[in-house]
Amino acid sequence: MYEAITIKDIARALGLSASTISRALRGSHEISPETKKLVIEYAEQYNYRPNPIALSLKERRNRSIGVIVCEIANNFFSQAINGIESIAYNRGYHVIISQSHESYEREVVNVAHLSSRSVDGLLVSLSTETENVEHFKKLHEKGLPIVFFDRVTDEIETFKVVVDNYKGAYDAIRQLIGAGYQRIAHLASSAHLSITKERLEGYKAALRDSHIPVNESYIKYCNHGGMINAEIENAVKELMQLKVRPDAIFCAGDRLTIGGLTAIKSLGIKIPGQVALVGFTNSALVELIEPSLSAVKQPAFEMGQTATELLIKLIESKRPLTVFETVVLQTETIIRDSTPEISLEKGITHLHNDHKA
Amino acid sequence: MYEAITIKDIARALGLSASTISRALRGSHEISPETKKLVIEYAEQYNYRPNPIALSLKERRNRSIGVIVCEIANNFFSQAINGIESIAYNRGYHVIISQSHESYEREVVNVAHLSSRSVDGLLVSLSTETENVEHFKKLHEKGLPIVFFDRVTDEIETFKVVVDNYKGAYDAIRQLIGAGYQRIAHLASSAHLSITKERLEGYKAALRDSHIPVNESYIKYCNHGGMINAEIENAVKELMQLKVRPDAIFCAGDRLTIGGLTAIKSLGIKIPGQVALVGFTNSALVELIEPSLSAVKQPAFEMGQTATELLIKLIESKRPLTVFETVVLQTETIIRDSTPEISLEKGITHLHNDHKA
DNA sequence: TTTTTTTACGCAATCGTTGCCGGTATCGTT
DNA sequence: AACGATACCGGCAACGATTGCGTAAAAAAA
Repeated sequence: MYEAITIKDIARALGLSASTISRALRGSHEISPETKKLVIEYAEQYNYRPNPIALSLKERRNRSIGVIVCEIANNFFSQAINGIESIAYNRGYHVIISQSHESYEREVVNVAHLSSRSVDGLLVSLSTETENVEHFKKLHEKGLPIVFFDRVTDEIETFKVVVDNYKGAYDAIRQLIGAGYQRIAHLASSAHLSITKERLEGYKAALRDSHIPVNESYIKYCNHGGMINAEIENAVKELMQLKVRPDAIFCAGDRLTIGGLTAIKSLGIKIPGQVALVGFTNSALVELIEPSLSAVKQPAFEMGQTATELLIKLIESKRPLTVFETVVLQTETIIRDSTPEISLEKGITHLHNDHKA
Repeated sequence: MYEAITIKDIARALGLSASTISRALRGSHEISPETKKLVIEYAEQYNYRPNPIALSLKERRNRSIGVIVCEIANNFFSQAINGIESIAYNRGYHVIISQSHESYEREVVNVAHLSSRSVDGLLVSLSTETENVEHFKKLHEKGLPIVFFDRVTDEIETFKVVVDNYKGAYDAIRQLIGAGYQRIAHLASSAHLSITKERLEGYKAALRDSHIPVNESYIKYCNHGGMINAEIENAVKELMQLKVRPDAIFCAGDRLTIGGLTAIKSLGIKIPGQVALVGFTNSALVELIEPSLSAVKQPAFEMGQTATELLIKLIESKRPLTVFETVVLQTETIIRDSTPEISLEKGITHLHNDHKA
């Protein structure tokens, strides 16, 4: 810290010049074996470490990558971050994490902060609020490598890592339908988010393919992605007050699933007795919940890894890349007790809010 | 990024010297109002931002603080980190998070990494494995400000932020006893950890004060803090195979609580029918679990905030401080369905493993 | 022995910023 | 008129490391 030894200290001590020390340490052939030995031994003895800040200044790079996610207190993202770290540390990169808390403003501030600290690249999952991606576009145009994961944007051409949200949703809904559910509601995040659109499409397609009409009043958007509890509560309440109550709810994200569950419980509605629930979530806890929750699980760790590999590839490529792939990983649907099979005859017609009749 | 404008660029464009620009931007009285205006306007127009790396090099500080925790995928720590960020960002500090994953080795590596990147200070919660704190001691002696929180060490004299673990445990156990439980087991983290010791003391004291003898076979340590599932499973299994089964289990941490719960469920043991459960955890999900889990909750956010305030105080103090306080916050015990009152007559003697009798 | 090549190292610039010293006007004072 | 004070600004050096270029001495080739 205080007295971290520098190249100059070594030079002074050994009666050599700083450049000789530098070259000796990097193994240049221009330095005699004896001098090299001398320098290297001295450096080891005094535990010399090149000052990363000086290197950053000189080389205009940092060996650090910035990560922007909405929340780390979210199983999907904390797992993804573990994946990011696992690759980054092996490749000698530091990971700087910042949270947008689903706020567009904080996302903008964090991006500015990170880029001013000269991170070598950015790993981004957009906030729910973000509709305008100019702040990323600018940096990207200036040459800052960016890889998007999970919540991506069409407006920037770069590597992206996503899951097959369409299929994940489609499969989950088809499962529900196969188990006998007919009136399936959808609790979604904000409408402009890539994952929202794709999951919605999967949802609709699954209904269509089963010849079940899409009921728009069954689709509820949460523009804050569930960061505000009242938002989810209201959505669930509205669904449950519909004249024809849904018999199942499909939640489009980690926070929405947990929030939806909480809301339903606090309304005194029984799962799965009165409504079935399935959601996108990576929480290990959902299988401990009673009833254990059916879930669409994303390969979060792998997403983090893949995104990081791509980002480092971008960072370390000599010439700017022009062809960008979008890696699509597969989800896994785990059926548990919250979505039991129901017989068609019995149905659950008694759940209708027919107080008007 | 690429073409971030520098003081030199402004100097060239305006026909002034770099030092003049620097002074003008910092509002020195040595610069004429006209020149100042000119420079400031130009700087604003081209969105000049001082290069933090150059500043770090010059000032030997970073305005960044390093955080070392075991896991961010842990409700306690992710909430603490939110608290850390909330203070740090307001004070203009960056937060660099790194995870030890409860491994001593990774902790050492991360510390080295962070200190070589010249963070201005460190916020540390020790890993379960850590018995030797030399790596922190060295840095601390060299003058690097360090504040410990949650899992602290006696060997280093500095600010610390903890909760009253003794009281948290004591209260929880007293609650259990008051509800009729008599054979209370304790699932603890590794024995050398500060929180383990304190919670264990609270546990023992509560038993003593109720004239219940401490049964050492009811106390199980998990040296990996629950990072290895088998560890918890074995501990729970051993407890449940005791001749006189415990009628309640007190789990000493977030991961242990969740892990303990999982293990108990997978053994087919009913909560609270066959065993009651209470644990230290900050997960919001535990109230959704069936039965909703009684829990000792820590003020994680406040701990993060307090620790950060103290650290920044350390960093920004002119002369080295010599008097260090240890801030002790209070826990909150929330009784839910996993620890119902039982009548003493009924007892739960039928839970004894009396297959030997 | 002279010339060329190779070896092994130092010098100085660079990255962006700031502190220190110094210099030149301009003005006021005696 | 001469001097000091003040206002305003430029140049140099430094933070730590790297690198192109230059060059002395040693080795090889002529």
